[in-house]
Amino acid sequence: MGRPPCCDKVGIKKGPWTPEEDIILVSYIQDHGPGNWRSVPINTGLMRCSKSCRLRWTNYLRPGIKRGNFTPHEEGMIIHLQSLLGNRWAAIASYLPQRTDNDIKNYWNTHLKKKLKKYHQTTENFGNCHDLMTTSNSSIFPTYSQTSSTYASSTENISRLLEGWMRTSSSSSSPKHIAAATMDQNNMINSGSYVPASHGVFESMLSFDNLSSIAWEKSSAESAIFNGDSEGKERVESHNNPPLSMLEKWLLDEATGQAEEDLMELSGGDQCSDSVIF
DNA sequence: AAATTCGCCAACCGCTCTCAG
DNA sequence: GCTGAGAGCGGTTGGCGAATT
Repeated sequence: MGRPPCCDKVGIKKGPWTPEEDIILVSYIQDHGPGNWRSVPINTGLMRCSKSCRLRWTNYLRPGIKRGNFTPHEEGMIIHLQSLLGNRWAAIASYLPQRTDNDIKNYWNTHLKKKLKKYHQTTENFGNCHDLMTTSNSSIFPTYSQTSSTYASSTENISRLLEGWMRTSSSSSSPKHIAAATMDQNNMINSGSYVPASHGVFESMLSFDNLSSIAWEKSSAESAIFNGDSEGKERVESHNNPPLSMLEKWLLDEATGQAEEDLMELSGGDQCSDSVIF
């Protein structure tokens, strides 16, 4: 009641975000934290609607986002979760904290869907999902390399741009410095220098042969809280009081191969579940 | 080398849910 | 309890680069 409309359609800018807009948005969120998206375009002067700001932050600027190559384990996890949860990308993304729902959705639609379809066609006479799952890190699911060179697809570029902005900026107390520092910190994760891709957190997390990966996730989530990430707070809280739901237990069982058996049970013992049949 | 087609992905659209008034 | 705005989610699309002809 009495609230102004969500966003004024007149004068709203659309299309790809520019580095300057990213800097403004990151700086603002560093100061005020995420949330209350309606106030973001008002207070920053960004000619973007609040939804666009939230999307940009959630999918690209948020700390801890990993972009590029999906590991075979990540692929397998997405397949598992999609078969269980359907196209609930946000729910699936909650089990892959470094990936956004949009990223997972795109990857599913562009890669995994086709591969599953192809696989299903070649195995429909004699194969089953069990084979699919157990070979998810073999040649059936090669690691894809994403080589996009566009600005928006590279957080490294964002970091560099911020650094460049820093050099050209004369104000030492500007929030831009805070933003740049944070982006630099994020970049350590995103670029793989902190968590090498070949020994990424997901490999270790999924294999569960090293509990340090859990500690890493907790520390990253705590870092996220420092950066105002409410999702990170949720993750920390879940670690402090871990809810071992059926699904989580199932995921934990994956390394022992129990997951595949459970999946078969959950999907009614049929071949592939409906959500992976096209 | 130029034209055309294909594939990927960032971002928008519209719907639903939640919550404040 | 009703209404309407904000937030979140999933589906879809437009633009761009890569691949092919």
